[in-house]
Amino acid sequence: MNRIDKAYKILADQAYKTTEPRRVLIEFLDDDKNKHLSCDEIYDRISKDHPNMGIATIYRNMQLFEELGIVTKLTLDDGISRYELANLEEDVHQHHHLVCLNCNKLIEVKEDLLGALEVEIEQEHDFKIVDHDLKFYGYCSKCK
Amino acid sequence: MNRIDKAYKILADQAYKTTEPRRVLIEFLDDDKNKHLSCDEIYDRISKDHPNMGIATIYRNMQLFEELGIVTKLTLDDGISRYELANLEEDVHQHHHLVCLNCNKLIEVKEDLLGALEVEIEQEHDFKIVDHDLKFYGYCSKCK
DNA sequence: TTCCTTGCAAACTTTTTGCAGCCTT
DNA sequence: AAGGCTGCAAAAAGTTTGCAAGGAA
Repeated sequence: MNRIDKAYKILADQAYKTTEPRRVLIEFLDDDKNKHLSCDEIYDRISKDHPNMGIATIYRNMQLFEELGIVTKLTLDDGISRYELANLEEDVHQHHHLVCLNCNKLIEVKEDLLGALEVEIEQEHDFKIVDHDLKFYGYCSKCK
Repeated sequence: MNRIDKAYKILADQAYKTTEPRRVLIEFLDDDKNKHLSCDEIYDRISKDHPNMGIATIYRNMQLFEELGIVTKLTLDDGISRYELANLEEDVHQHHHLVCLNCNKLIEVKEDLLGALEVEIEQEHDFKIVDHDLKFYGYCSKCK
């Protein structure tokens, strides 16, 4: 089952309706070139084909999709929320980001590098970790 | 030299003026109980003693202080910027945060745990890392 | 048929900006 | 004295909400 169908299934399983705007959003986000976009950017790009979709629909659904695990929210230090379609694989496969301080390019680091560290921190601070967020800031190959 | 004087020196060295609002802000932030606050929260708390300080002054100076390395900006996924006075030590001593998903408590992890990892990532992705940002989300000892 | 979801517009929140006057250097 | 800095108010940017109409289950 591909990511799109998995997303539809998550909606259906929890009694959310699979509406036209939701389908459009999920299919849009499934495209690799539509990653890490803000609601505003998604709105701009989708408007070309779907001029009647409202921006509130995008905000509402991104929030819903995040709660359902369909998308992952990314918050850089400009405070704007960006989204990407989650993997939706069984082996939930974390990844991290490199942010170029010059051209703002976002690069993905596929591995999840923090497993061992988390165990250590959990014990030391008596804290149950459920998620983490790791970003590296610097300069990409073109800009450095 | 304490953190406050170091901050004043950074301002003076770069020809920024040491004004009354800047002094008030830096002394305020030096207090350990005024950590991780948003500009709005800083404004509320400072207003009691300094009712004529404008909130724009706080926004402008937090931005300046961050550029100068006097404060560190913290962006959680609510998109609001929070600040803390930087250590201003010679051995620039990174730290990370644990964020409680229930009570929103922020706990600091003093060690910088990523040195080795950074070298690895720099090579693999041809990327010059200058900073990183690591947060763990979960439940603190009271909430878990 | 039910009531969830949408589009629109208005409201809200956080942050930024313009400007005249003040204060540090 | 010069120009950076402040307070105020207005504007901008991002996000949320209310509501009537529309559409999925």
